[in-house]
Amino acid sequence: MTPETLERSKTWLGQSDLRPTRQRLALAALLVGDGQDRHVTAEGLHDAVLATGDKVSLATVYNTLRAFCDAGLMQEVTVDGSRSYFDTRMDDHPHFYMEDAGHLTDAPRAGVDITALPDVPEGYEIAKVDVVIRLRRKG
Amino acid sequence: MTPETLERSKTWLGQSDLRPTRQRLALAALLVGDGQDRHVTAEGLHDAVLATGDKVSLATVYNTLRAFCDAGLMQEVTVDGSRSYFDTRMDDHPHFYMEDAGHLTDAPRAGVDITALPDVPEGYEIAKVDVVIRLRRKG
DNA sequence: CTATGTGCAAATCTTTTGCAGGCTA
DNA sequence: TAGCCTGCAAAAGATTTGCACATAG
Repeated sequence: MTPETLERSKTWLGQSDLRPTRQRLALAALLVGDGQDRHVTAEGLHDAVLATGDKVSLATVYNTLRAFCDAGLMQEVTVDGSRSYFDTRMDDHPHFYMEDAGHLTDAPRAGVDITALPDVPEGYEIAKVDVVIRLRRKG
Repeated sequence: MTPETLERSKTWLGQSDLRPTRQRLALAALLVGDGQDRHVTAEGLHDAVLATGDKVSLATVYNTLRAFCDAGLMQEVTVDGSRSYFDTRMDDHPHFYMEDAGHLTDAPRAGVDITALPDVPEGYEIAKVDVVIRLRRKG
């Protein structure tokens, strides 16, 4: 891990009141270590961390992702009923989902317009608008 | 079950090559028997069918919903990682999801504009655009 | 009659939890 | 030191599957 990556991970974690433990720093490094946004599954992140040589249990990966979300560092994205995806980008934005590969990426905001929504059921207000653009391999 | 409901259920099932068994007709009656669109979970539909006095196993409800989807009679909607919702309306339309109640309904199409989407990843094309408007209780 | 469909229980898969021991502030 | 964390294994919940029996065409 480069000092830059470590720095970024600590800064990121520092935005919350979660303790910077070895496991959390290892996961944070994979999530935000290069300053790029990531979309991961628990399983995928676990594989990734093991590949670096660090050892973190799968249960801890699940608990940590959940903790990161609760702390407002990440958000969960629901695109596939069979597993959860977690996104380090916190603003409301559309996603591309490649169903064949099970791969999730950010989509440009341009092109998706959610204008004022009428007819919101009585007593409710909009919490969030999720847009998932499902892609299939062309041909 | 009214003759009208039975008729609608048979017609609906008839659009596929699935055999009109007792169980399928019972479920179809609950899904399209009154000509309205429905959003159900397997568990919820199972409860509903038991409430009518018919007896259908939960596994069969799951298998049947899956079969209806495969046959193009319904579609699965992914809004909550922990369970699947099934929608009898087949066109591409946005949904309201009341997170507190776990309740899913159709949203008016007006207000949501998906204009031409640029930057679709190389080799892919759009299969479907899912829009889920998550609602929270106001106040 | 033959291919499908059904029910049950068991298997699967993802995610959560209980608890004993470890580590951060 | 006190409280938060972690790991493991077991639990939990949703969904699928194997298999023997039932049924539609």
